[in-house]
Amino acid sequence: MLRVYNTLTKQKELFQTVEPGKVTMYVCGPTVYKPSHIGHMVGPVIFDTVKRYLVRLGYQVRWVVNITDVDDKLIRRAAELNTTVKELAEKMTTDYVENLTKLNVTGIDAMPRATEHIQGMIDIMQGLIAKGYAYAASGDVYFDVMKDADYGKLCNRDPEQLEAGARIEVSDRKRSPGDFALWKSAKPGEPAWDSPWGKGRPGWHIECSAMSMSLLGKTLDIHGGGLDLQFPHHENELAQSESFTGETFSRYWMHNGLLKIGQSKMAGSVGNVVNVVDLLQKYSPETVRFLLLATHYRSPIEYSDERLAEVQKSLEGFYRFFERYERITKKSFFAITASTNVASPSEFATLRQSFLNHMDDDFNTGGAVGVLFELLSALNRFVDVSQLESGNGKPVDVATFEQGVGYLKELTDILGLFAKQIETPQTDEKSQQILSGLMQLLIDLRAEARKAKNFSLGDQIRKRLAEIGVTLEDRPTGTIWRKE
RNA sequence: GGCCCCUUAGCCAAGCGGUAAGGCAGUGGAUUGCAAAUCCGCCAUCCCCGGUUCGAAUCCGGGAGGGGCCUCCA
Repeated sequence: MLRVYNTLTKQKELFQTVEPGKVTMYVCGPTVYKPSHIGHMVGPVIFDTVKRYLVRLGYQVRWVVNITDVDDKLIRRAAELNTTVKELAEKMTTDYVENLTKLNVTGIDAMPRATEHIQGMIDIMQGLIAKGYAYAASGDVYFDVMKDADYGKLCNRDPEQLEAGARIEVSDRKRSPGDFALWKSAKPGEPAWDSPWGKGRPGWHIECSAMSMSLLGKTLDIHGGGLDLQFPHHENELAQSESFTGETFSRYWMHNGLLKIGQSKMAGSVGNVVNVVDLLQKYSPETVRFLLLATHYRSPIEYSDERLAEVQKSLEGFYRFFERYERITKKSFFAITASTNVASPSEFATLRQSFLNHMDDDFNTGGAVGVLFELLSALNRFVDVSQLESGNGKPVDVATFEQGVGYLKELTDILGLFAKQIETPQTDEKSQQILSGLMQLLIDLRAEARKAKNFSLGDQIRKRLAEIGVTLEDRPTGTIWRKE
């Protein structure tokens, strides 16, 4: 049974959806004014994995991630770059989507833009005003936190005390400091839309209410986002949505931990961001995704170059195993279909179950990843013990082995890892032929030297190759070579 | 000042009352002509102090240190 930690209740709850068998999930996306940094990828990778697991459990999942394409930062940045808000937003959205694709985030069903839902926002605001939860003032519209009896329930905020900590310019149009803008009257030169209160643009929180209701209905099963969005964004979204519909806005609130670089979080405001595009120059998408999933999603993730290098190193064992699998079965790991049914009890099946148990416990990918390494060891051990690589393996053992590898495929699929062969820099075919020909030539010459007990020559060949980044491995079936 | 959260080996990290997963690094061994790869073994009593309990890394209280939010932020 799947249990999910709910920020609203601060405990793990049994997962039960509004509609049996179906899950609606809304995750707050970025404001597209700058190229995305790795921090922006944490949520998408995690919730992509959440979706994969839910699908694996048999749910039909519909997942929406919004794009905020109008806001102060966007307006400012567009002015700096001497471009339009629209153009800037489109460009940065493209960047965002490309990065998601590279990280194998494939589960998003819709990415609505705030500016496409202005009418929906106006409808909600009118409803809120009619019910007395919001008021218009000089072209602005504000939500009245004092009118909302349970305002602050998500983050334990007391609207009475918001005043104390209110460091913001408390607009005199507001009735109380905690009130937040649903609609902002237009200033000259800013993007603006017509509304019953005059020309203006939406406040930050209202867009998510409008988009989620329009695409997923009044009550979401899961609402997700970064920990930093809990307050005020999610608190306000919740307040305005429930005040408007009178119904529960989201059954489960899930918040992911922030990426930590050194002692503080990575954020545009701190100025310590690493762009995804730059990062992927140095490390594979697989490495990045693995890093993000190796820690429990509610904890901060330790980010550093050393950490990335460490993760990359730990992944090499998997890639070597995939090659080993190919040597034994003549099949590519990436092409096999996952075993999902447990035919007979085995060590592999036990580990598989352990992995699934971790996922059932609030999507504990950290624990699950640990099991992956155990499964890897178990499979390698099995190959050794059953002598599968020497070609003397019994058919029964080969079958058991293939099932175990099928599990590995199944589980890595859930995490969205090892979906395809790692990409290597393209070289033309002719060069490729020459390279493999030369390598074979060297391996053959070395084999002859070793046969003649001329080990010093053999070792010299190996040493010189190592110096240029080529490793030789002498295996029962012959010598193979590998870059790096 | 208010509201959350964290503190597990050199580093990263799981653990949610029954006696410390996993990875990286290190180290001993099997294998190898020697290596590489693989396998096996070793490597922590869980920030401190009290308490609850037959039993606590896990629960409660206090202390120390760190982080997040209260302003834009994934």
